[in-house]
Amino acid sequence: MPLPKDYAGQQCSLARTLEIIGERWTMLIVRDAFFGVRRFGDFAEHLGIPRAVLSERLASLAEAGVLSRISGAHGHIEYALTGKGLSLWPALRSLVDWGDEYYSAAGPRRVFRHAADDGTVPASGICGRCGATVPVPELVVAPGPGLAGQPAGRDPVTMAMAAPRRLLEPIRG
Amino acid sequence: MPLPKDYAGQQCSLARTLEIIGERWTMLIVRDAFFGVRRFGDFAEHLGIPRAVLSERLASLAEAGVLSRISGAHGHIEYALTGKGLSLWPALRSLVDWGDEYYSAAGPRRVFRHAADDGTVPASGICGRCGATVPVPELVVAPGPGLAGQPAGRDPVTMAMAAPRRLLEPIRG
DNA sequence: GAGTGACAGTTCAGTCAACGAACTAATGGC
DNA sequence: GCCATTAGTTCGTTGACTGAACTGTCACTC
Repeated sequence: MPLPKDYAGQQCSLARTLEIIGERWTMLIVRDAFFGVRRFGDFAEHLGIPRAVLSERLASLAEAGVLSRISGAHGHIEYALTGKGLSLWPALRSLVDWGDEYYSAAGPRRVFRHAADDGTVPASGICGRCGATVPVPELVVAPGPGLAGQPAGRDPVTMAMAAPRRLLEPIRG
Repeated sequence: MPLPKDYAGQQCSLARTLEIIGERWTMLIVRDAFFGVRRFGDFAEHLGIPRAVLSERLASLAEAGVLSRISGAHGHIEYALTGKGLSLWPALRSLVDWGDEYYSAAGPRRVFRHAADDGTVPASGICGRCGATVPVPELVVAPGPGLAGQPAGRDPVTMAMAAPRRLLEPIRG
């Protein structure tokens, strides 16, 4: 039961959650997975994370059932979110919103819309136009006003994220 | 701008958020602050965190404006959540719910109710009885079905949390 | 106004994880 | 067979966490 970096003796479910996704880099890996990143090299290049650490984190997430290893199109291994991983979305979205509110004076760095009607979707997940609760695959992430002037990378993930795209849709066709 | 443990070059607000509250122990400290913990010794004893780390984390959180240092009743220093800290509640609540869902087979370890009418309050913050959006100080946290059989500590914080109590209400009168 | 106790940190040596660069293994295409 | 791409592993260095002991400060008491 105790994971490598545990919080021993805590009664709260927050401690259990953090044992799974609370280590350095792990939440950013999960976020990238929502954005459609699926391959080892793309995670590594986009995040700038040491490859040894990435390897260890992906193995942990797969063992925890947050990601699943699948065989990709060209014989490459790919990592995709499981249902358990998908249900992390509300927490991730709330954390992003907090950062946008307090550390992005020009507005959100990314905005989320309902693919069906282009209505904006706040953290509650309820489309501002049609009022429906939007499931994750129906969300479109697009650059927001706070993104201008940010130092942009040239890696495939950053390039792909410069245009609106559905969550979970693989970065590489 | 770059914090001691930064995520350099990230465009996403999640990375900024994690620079503030993403280090080991930090979120548990914030959670305890929501539960009414205000004093150095109570944090240290309840969390089992090395005192040097706690000292560093409290200083970081205060500098970031998540906690404020105030002079307590008996000349002791106390740490209380600021408005910026309070707005972390939706994210914290979502993380707790995820842990309850996947790592607490007997049900939630803690439940949250509306102080005014005792209605249950889910992560959305909307009271199940009256339909109002419940502000954090109006929330009551009580032991849930998943807490039974957990190894319980004898420290003042654990003892206080064994009965229903309002969030933010100081553990010590 | 010296003594006592509670409290908030600091210091320090040992341990463990992160970092960055270089290297290895496996696969597919030509 | 040969080369390019990709997914990791290895390894020496650096830095952070850990646990225990120590220091300083304040309020209260006699």
